[in-house]
Amino acid sequence: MTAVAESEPTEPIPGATVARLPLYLRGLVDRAEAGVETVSSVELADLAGVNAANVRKDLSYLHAHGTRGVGYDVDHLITEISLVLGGDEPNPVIIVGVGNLGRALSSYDGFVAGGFPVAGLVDADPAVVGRRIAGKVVRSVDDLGTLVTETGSTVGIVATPAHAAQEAANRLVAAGIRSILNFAPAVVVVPGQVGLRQVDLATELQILGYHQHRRSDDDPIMGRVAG
Amino acid sequence: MTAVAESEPTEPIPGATVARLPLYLRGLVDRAEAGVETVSSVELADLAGVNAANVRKDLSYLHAHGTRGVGYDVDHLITEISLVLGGDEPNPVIIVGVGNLGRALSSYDGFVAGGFPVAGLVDADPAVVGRRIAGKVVRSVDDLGTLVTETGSTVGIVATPAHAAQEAANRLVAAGIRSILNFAPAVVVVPGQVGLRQVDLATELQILGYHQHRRSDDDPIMGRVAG
DNA sequence: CATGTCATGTGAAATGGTGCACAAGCGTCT
DNA sequence: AGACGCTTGTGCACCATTTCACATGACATG
Repeated sequence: MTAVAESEPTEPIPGATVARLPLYLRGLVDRAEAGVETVSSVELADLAGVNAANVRKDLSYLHAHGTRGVGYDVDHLITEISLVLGGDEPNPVIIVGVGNLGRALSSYDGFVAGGFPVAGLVDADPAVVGRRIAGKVVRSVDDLGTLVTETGSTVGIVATPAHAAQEAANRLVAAGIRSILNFAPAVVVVPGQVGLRQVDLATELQILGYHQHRRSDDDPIMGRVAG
Repeated sequence: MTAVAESEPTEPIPGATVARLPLYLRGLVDRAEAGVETVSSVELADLAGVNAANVRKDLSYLHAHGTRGVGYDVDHLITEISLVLGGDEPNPVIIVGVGNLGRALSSYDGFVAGGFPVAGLVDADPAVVGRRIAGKVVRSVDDLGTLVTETGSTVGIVATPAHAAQEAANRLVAAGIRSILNFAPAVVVVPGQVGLRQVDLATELQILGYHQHRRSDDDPIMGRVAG
């Protein structure tokens, strides 16, 4: 022992691996519901659409050991992955901006299933504040601080127009939020200790567009209906 | 000349670069609207939140040359990037599944702005077929083939529940769609010549959850309010 | 208990991506 | 014209990630 021993330094897991863990988790839960007890890395790989060796290496980072000749224990693996992702208890989220997207996200089942129940909605527009959406009353952005404290929320979702995204993020940070998921088509910056992920829906289509366009170039035959 | 010369073999652009192009495009459009004529790689890097050398290398793949000592021509660059992403004309998209998410996507402005206007909506539920959403009448999934032909759509968005995602994808492929953006929390498989991207909203939160959870472990002090 | 089959765990190579550092080129100003 | 400052374009080294290949170990069967 040379320096201080923090509570389990837990060597970091590669980002690429972390991004795949939710996929494994989803596949595992499926299998668990089907009553299966064990999965092999090959099955899991199929379920997640990745390489089997990749799965094994990923799981090795979790110290989630399997049994040679048998595979991985489904229930145990579910517990293990769940623990790594977001801890063992739910992380309530606050959604900022209840436009079309915000409303859809408010009632998105996958969030609560994934351990991220929607704990509150806020909007800057006084016209929608007070309205009830997905069983929750929309509060003013000015109430963010109290709302975060009341609900113990740690995650914020930005679903505002692009021009309001940075302001929304700022307010979330000021309210004590620890991680932000930004759906607005704008780059937002946050302090280093706050987690941030950007999801741009239009961007995804454009990326698809590149590959599609490219295929057309290479196969002029495919340009119209079919050969 | 050894082999056949396809119409511009266009050497492939690295995937990581393609994923950044939409970010550049967004920043460039902003600047264009602000009346700026040229941007430097450093500005663009700021706008997109990446490294400046990275920007230059990315743009070099497009053969979108800038002028040393000056920067890149904004309008020209916009044209160039737009061309690489999805060609020069709009790619109409069909949305399958008009639940909460499907409805939100139907009126998502970013799509049309990005060159992907929503050309049609379909759903499997007879109860919603015929209803008008975002100015469009919802058609039956059985009409997918005709709808795709009528509208000339090349891209499909799957916004169904997880259990219906693969079926939706199959039908889109059968209808002649060339690329699919899947929002359902399920892995779908498509023939090789069809483009596919998965966007899982809950997954994004879980990834954030890992990092947040991890920070808590390292900083027990931050566990509660603040040090 | 010996043997065969199966699946994990991992070293090491290959691939892909990032960022530094600098030469080369453009425009401007004197 | 010449010199200077700014910015591009890119070779190269570094880092992360993927994938292969195989030794290791577990279970089942006779």
